[in-house]
Amino acid sequence: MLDIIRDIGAITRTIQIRSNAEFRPLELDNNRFIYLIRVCEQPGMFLGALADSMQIDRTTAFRTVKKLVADGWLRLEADPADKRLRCVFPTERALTLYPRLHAFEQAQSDHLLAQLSDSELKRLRALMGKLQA
Amino acid sequence: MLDIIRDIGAITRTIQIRSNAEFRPLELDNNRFIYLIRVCEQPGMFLGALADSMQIDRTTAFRTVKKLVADGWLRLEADPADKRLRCVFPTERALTLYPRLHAFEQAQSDHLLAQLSDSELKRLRALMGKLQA
DNA sequence: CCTTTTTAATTGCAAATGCAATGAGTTAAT
DNA sequence: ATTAACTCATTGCATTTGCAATTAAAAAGG
Repeated sequence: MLDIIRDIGAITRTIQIRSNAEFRPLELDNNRFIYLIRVCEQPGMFLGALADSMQIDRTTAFRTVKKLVADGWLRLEADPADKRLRCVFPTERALTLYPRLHAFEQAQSDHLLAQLSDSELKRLRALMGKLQA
Repeated sequence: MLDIIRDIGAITRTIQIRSNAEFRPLELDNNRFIYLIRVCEQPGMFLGALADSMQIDRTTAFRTVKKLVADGWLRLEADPADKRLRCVFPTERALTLYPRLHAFEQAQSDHLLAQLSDSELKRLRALMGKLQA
């Protein structure tokens, strides 16, 4: 009965390994590519919210963002309303790379779902939506 | 269209965080509890196979098993047929703890799937089986 | 207001992580 | 039977990770 939860974990880890290998040449391994994708899609989140949205530890996210800023992928901006917050934005460089990141993620998704028909896909999507982590 | 692959990743990370917090008092965080579950269920695998079955880096698995042996949870045994292999077995201590590990995993699974009816569960299981990582 | 409680960001530190490299045993091929 | 190719375990090393603690800002309560 535990097959589902185990399958889910196995898929995640396999894709993670593949993605990190893919983006290592760009120094975007260690899940750093995930940060770029999120920030390009939703620019302006503050650090903690960004971390939470990825289910990643806030201190880990803090240091990773710091490195991505140093490497010219991200940019931080103070929030005018709340002095505690530091909002994260993509640089031009990140926006230029984004299509490639997105394409890779799409390819992983396509591969994962390759055996499903359109109706099966629809059904899976609906069922996944009912899960509660 | 990427919802499925992202949902899967989010679920995995959330459960991982919860599980590590749960087993930290036993020093079975950092995914060490996963090793115990696998070895109890399938004793005698050699180190590399165990690592591969969990989609975990072999060197990481090597060091983790080493620590679990030092802490009295696992036991290593040489393979009589192939001198390279070191097979992993649970100790009494691990076997005693196993029911609790299993119960926690089951509870996570139950919670995840709580909103699904029996037929939906059946369908999800079938669809997950068609996925190819 | 002033105090208490919450929420961010940040840092310290010890431990875990994972790629690359090494060495030893096994299999395949000539 | 010897060489070549492979697989496993292990170690080196630099980096990453994450819990715990600190500081600063904002919100809540009285």
